[in-house]
Amino acid sequence: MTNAQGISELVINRLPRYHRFLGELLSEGVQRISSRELSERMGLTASQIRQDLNCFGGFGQQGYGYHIEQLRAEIGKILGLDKQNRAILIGAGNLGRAVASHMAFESKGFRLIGIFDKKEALKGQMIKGLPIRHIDDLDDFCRENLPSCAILCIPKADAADICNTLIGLGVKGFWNFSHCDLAVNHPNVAVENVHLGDSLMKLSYKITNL
Amino acid sequence: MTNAQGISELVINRLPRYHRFLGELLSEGVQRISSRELSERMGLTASQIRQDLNCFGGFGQQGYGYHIEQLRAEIGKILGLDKQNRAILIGAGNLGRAVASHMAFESKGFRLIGIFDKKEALKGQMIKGLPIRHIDDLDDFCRENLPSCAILCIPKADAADICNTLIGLGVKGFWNFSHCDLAVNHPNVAVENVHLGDSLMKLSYKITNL
DNA sequence: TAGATTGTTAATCGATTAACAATC
DNA sequence: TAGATTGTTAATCGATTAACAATC
Repeated sequence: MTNAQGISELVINRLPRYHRFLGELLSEGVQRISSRELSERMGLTASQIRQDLNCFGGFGQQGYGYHIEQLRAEIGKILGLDKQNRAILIGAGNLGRAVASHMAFESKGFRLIGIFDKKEALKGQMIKGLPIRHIDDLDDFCRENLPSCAILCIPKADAADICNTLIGLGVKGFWNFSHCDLAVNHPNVAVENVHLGDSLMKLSYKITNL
Repeated sequence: MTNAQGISELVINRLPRYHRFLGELLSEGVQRISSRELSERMGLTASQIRQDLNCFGGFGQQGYGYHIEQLRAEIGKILGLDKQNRAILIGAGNLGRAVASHMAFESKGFRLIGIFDKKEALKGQMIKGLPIRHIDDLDDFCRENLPSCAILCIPKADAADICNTLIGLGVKGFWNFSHCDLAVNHPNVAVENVHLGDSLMKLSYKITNL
């Protein structure tokens, strides 16, 4: 219920996973679940689940457990999935296309409203009902449409510049697929770095140490 | 030096980031760095860096700091980046293409040796010098070429089945882009789940709570 | 040698787990 | 009511930070 600050980042990291598992249970037709059952399914302890959830409020009922649909809705609210943050995509290469085409933005708090690329040749091509615009139109477009979020699928070399431009235009959140750590210093800007390369290196470590 | 087990996962998670920052320093022409300087650059404490590195060995030198090229090589060895794990890609949609085209596998311990899709129409099309094969050829291909790793860019509904098939064919590592948690139970298999959806939800939380 | 900075031990802090009274 | 399971407090465990002797 409360969106209290001071919540550990480790707890936040687990919320999307709770949300996902509860969605799966729901689509299996399950209506209620105890922290113990959920913990077995997710590979956690029941204690941890109860502690995590009680950071935000008492969503369960003694003797019964948790009402799945209701709990999922609460977690969704905490994550802000009921928002419709206007998002623009910068970079319409394979990765940008993949993200634009397959990511379910609407169920995750976002709405994709514009796509930009620096390649003249791509201009006008449609992706998910949106035309690719030239990067030179970015400024005008932002002043008119006030996106609050940008998805960066561009080379590392271009990322910092574009990021600063966009901050100047009022963008508050960045989903960054460039191979760099973005805006670590800016105070009122949220950044989520994806770093697929780091992920692959972690897999390499895991395989090496099986 | 030692590849000792019992290393905390939190330490492992930081290793790729160290590797990346050291690479950047190197390309800036810097040769040595102290834990304090590196900590300022990365937004960590110097203590943590020294503790992390000393899980694996004493890579520094008192009064001098760390030799960047040497330290980066050591971290690379710990991560297994000097390996050439044979990897196959399952699913040649936009995401699969993006990964195949733009990921620097060779510098991260992998070599892409095959690409598969269930769409007949894609058969024979080339990506990064490799022909897309039909999924029916997966079995034969694996018996001949013994890939140790598979990259799954397929719908969640297909992931568990393909994963089990591949485990039967000797695949030991999975880089999973499907929207599900894979093989949480299998003992001798390494899984790295990417979960872009979870990442986007985290961004939603961060924006909501700015 | 003196200065710098590591490797490492000790202290602190935070996160997870266990336990149990509250309560549906 | 009795049984089940939460919310919450206390105990444990692990990770981070601080401090400093070792040493280049």
